[in-house]
Amino acid sequence: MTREDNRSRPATDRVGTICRALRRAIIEQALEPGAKLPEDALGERFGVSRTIARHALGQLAAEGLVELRRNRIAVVATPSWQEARDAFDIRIELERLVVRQLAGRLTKTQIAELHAHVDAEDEARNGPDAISIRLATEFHILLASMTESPILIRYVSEIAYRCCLTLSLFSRPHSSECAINEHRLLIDALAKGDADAVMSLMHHHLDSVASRALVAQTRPRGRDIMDILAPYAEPPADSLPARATARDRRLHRRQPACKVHTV
Amino acid sequence: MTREDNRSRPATDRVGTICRALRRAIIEQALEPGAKLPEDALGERFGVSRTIARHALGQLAAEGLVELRRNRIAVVATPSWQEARDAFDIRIELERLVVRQLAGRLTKTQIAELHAHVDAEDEARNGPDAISIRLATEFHILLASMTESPILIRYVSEIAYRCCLTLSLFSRPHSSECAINEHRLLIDALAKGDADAVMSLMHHHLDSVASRALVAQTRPRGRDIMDILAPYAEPPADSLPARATARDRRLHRRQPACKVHTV
DNA sequence: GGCATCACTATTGCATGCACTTTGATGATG
DNA sequence: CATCATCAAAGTGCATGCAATAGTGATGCC
Repeated sequence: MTREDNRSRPATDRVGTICRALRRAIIEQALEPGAKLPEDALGERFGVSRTIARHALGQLAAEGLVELRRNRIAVVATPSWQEARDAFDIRIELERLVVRQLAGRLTKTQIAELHAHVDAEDEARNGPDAISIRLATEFHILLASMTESPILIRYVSEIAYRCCLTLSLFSRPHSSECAINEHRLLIDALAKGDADAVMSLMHHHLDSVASRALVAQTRPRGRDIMDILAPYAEPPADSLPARATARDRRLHRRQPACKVHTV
Repeated sequence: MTREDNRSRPATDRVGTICRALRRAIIEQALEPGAKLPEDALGERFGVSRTIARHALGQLAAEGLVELRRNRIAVVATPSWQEARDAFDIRIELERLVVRQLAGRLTKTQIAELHAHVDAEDEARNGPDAISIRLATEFHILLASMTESPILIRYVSEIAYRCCLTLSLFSRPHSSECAINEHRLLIDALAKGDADAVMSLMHHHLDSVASRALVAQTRPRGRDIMDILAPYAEPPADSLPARATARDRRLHRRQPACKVHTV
């Protein structure tokens, strides 16, 4: 009993409040990648001291949503194209695991809940993009939460947020949200209970979301200047020697050609 | 360049230092699950103020290695049996992804590095358990780091630490480290380049580690007292009502019978 | 003697203050 | 006029101090 109180009633969990608020602002693109997050400002906005704001930023940095640079203002993270690709790859595996655990095990109530959520997505279809994106992301988190596995829930949420963040970087408007029907298909397959089928569905669903967003390889708005200029800079001879090679190999393997030519 | 400095030379990254130290202490079982981590003590030990120690604890809590309870002393996390099982399930998927990306793509140098690591494991074979366990875990992290994918590296490290933590809870001494040969097999298969084969190997490797640790279901040393006594206490009639059912279903599905009978 | 209560101590929660770093603007200089 | 040094403003890094809370042992009551 006494233990439960900690979780159900977050008492005065101000750090968590700020985290949630920022997370949401980020996935709704109210805060674009690169946006500055000064501790003072956050503290003032949420009525807390810098200490708390700072702690919250630390948490979000651990989740990969914000970037913390020493002695500099924290900013909303700007994942590279490669990181985005990696994130989606991981996400696919994790969510396959989710549906594998869930297939054929959902209660009627849960299925109704899922359908209700997709209905909400449908309604938001013509509303602002930000809401659609958030709802789509939350669908996946809702799914994960039904596994009742705290670890899985956390990882899926985290990676979903990160993917969401990359969408705001690379995806062109309206490109990411033709997926509502795929959500319905997922629910149906889950109810039916064929684990392999659902896993495959989820795989393709996420794959196509990633493709729509990433294959196009639109000019990475707001991308970090150092990365953008990397291919142009002459190697200063003392830059990372061996380690870079492996990375470069991967970059070339996966990232066809048109890296920053559009700039 | 300037950016790299942040990562390569941690400047005066005291939070990170404390995190690393604690992580290591935890996986070497110098700090057992449930061990108290008072901010003062940490601060004093590492020559910093509580502020820093506190921040470090926050990070570790985000990683699931320590438990933070409001107004109470932080403790090393004590994952439940179910959480352990979940962690391993996730780990399997993530590490399958690792070897899938790595199969046939490792340089000779990297393969040598891996072999060297396993040699070290071999040497530590008769040493203290703690070292063996740490080395075994670090093998997997080394593998992950060769993907050069920061996100994947982080997730694998995190989950590997968590699994390591559960081993110290559930595994009986010496039960977890007959796996050195499996590491060698993995390396060979990676060098050979058959992705499917390596994935399968990794799957079985982790599965058997998990089984050795979890199937036996040894008396959960140091487990949370409330959980241990739960099956004995008479239901006080007002205990958690509906939510528990879904969870319980899962618990019974996966966790055969002998929950705490050995106590 | 057993049990509830209370006070005390250990420890966290959080804000504030000061030192240091970065940034960017301003003015000096060639 | 372009370039560089200087300096103030803004912001972070971190320690410390005070209030609040949980744990613990002592006290008194039944």
